[in-house]
Amino acid sequence: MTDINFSRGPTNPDSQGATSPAPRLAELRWDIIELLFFAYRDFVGDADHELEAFGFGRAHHRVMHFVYRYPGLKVADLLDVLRITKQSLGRVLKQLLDEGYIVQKTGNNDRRQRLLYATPKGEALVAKLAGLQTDRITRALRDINPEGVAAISQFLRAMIDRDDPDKVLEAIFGTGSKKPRE
Amino acid sequence: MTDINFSRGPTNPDSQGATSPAPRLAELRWDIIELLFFAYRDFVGDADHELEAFGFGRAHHRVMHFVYRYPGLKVADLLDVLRITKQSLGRVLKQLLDEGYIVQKTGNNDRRQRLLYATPKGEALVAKLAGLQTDRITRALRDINPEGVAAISQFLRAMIDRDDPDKVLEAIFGTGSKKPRE
DNA sequence: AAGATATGTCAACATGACTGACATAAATTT
DNA sequence: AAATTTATGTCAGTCATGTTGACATATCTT
Repeated sequence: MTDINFSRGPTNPDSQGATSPAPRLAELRWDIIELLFFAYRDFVGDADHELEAFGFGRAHHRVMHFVYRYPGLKVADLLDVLRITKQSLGRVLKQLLDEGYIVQKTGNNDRRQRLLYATPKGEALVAKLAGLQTDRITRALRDINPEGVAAISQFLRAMIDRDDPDKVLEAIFGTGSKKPRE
Repeated sequence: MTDINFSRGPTNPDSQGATSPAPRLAELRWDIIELLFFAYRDFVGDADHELEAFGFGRAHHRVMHFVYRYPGLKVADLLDVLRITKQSLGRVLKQLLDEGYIVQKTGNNDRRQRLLYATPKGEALVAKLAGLQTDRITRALRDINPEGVAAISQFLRAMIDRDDPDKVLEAIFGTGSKKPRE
């Protein structure tokens, strides 16, 4: 049936790269690279299935998530966090507004701003999706002690770029280095 | 300037959900959910930038990666791993074949099969991308002790679905439970 | 009053998914 | 040997989500 050569690792990689730059094949972290790929694939897969029932995609989930988690988020903030263009955001945001998952409120100080808030309907969706993902996370953390959990958190944080952090990342990392007091 | 309400967490979420199912908002792992989002975004971002120089996208990277790592992978295996349709795979695979990053060899036992192998050119690309990602991983693991690293590995493994594992996952997890001896 | 900023929108396009239908060669079953 | 199944490839059309560029409007700042 599956009579394929499935010995792990490339067949003698160093001997084949006749013209390749031979870049430190030994110390590459293939293990973590692949684990991250599969873990993230299944992690987002949980939400993907549920989203189909709503006629939404991942893009809608991301918007709903951050609007729910950071109430009063401005459109510009959302663009920073998601790193997409306003045209892309506009499409999904319009749908979420039209279908009553999100509401806009004009900014108090700056009336140009549209502050975004999740409606109860939106909250329910976000909570449902986060519940599925939390189930997976809780399962995965079950047999890991507090020190291990701390290491996981530290690792994930250290994987994130800290240059030019957006408002959400500032909140997550508690960047108190902007406007120290004043 | 940014005079937005940025207090963490939704404003009293339980009081707003008049009609929502109020699903255990307390114990949701928002922290890990968001860390995974940002960590994965920046993790794949490393490769994305480099891929632009080659005129390739993420799809090409995934194919190259697994073909390099598991030499002699069949097309069908690749479809299982990537969980895409053969039409989608066909497009990127054709490009990679045409441009000399991958070669096909007819299966020895089953001449219908096309076994896939990375060329030196393909190996160089994969190694370059894996190098970038390894740099980030190594940096993130720098201050974590061996027990912590073990916990991270255990966590990522436990995040992955084990029902119906593909050939790559079997290799990663060393599933010796199929055809125990016989 | 002039300029900058925050947001929205129209139009065109690219990538990478998808479905459905169909073709070919080779293996397997009857 | 013939029929069926399997592994792969391909054509054609669609969808979701990203992109660029141009432009409009309201509002804040200078």
